Amino acid sequence: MGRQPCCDKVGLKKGPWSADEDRKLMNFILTHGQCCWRAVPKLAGLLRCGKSCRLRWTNYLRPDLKRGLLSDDEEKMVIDLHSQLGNRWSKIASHLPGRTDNEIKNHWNTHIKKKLRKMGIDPLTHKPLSIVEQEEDKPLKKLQKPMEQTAEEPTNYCLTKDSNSKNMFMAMNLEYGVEEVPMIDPECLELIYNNSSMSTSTSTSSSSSNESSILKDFHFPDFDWSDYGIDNNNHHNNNGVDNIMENNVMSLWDVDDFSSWDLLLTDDIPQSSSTFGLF
DNA sequence: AATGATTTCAACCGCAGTCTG
DNA sequence: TCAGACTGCGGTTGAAATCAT
Repeated sequence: MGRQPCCDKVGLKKGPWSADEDRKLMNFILTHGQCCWRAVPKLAGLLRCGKSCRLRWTNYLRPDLKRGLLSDDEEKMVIDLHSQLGNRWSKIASHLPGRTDNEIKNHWNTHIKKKLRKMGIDPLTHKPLSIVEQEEDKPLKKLQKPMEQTAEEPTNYCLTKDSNSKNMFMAMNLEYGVEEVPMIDPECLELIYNNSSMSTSTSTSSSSSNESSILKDFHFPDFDWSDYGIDNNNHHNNNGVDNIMENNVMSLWDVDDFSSWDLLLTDDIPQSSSTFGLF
């Protein structure tokens, strides 16, 4: 049995959000906190599906978001993390406070990919393009082989690179093709970082030197879901609260909690959303 | 100025993972 | 164990903005 759609889509609005919709969603979440997204549009008076509300909030309305292009340091970090994690954008975004997975994904596809290619680096594998081209030939020949494969031949190959490259490998499975993007090659990273068009810094740390999220010192207000008519035994909500506390993710707010946030609601908020009734 | 091509990025879609009864 | 409900993730789309001619 297939899954039901996240919501009844009949009569629901799609496409870009209006300032009025933003205001309604913002007001609702700032007043009630994040609860079950499915219920949000109804309670907030929006003709949107819960998924759409969550996306809008997560990617554009959250007050802790940074706006604008990624800095050189952020870009370096994205490249570094991508070389280790591949296209796991949410994981990458978790290392960049104030940035969303969608934003990083878009930036990767529109800017970083091009930069890397210009520098002769394959954005998928983080290897020099010349090596990638050579390797692309090899597995292709191998891939044609299973038809005539003998019993002695293994079906799985682990292609290690030539002796000049130390840490890279590409795991190949003849049945399924490339399974894993290679691990980071420090030499490649050095090449990237030392390229004048990228930056002058050579920091390659992917560790969370940037752990100083703007949320780090935030203290969550005491919150009782029962005040909002929601049973604290409800598993989804309860888990939500647990996650909030465990992950230090701000989610349950009182409007007053924002009074000291300088960055709150600047004119940078996109799509004509620069003014909100609340403020 | 007009038009077509290209780029950007906000938003959508479908699937996977997780939790509960 | 399984189905249903829900959230989160990554890939993709398409409208708007920008660029080139």
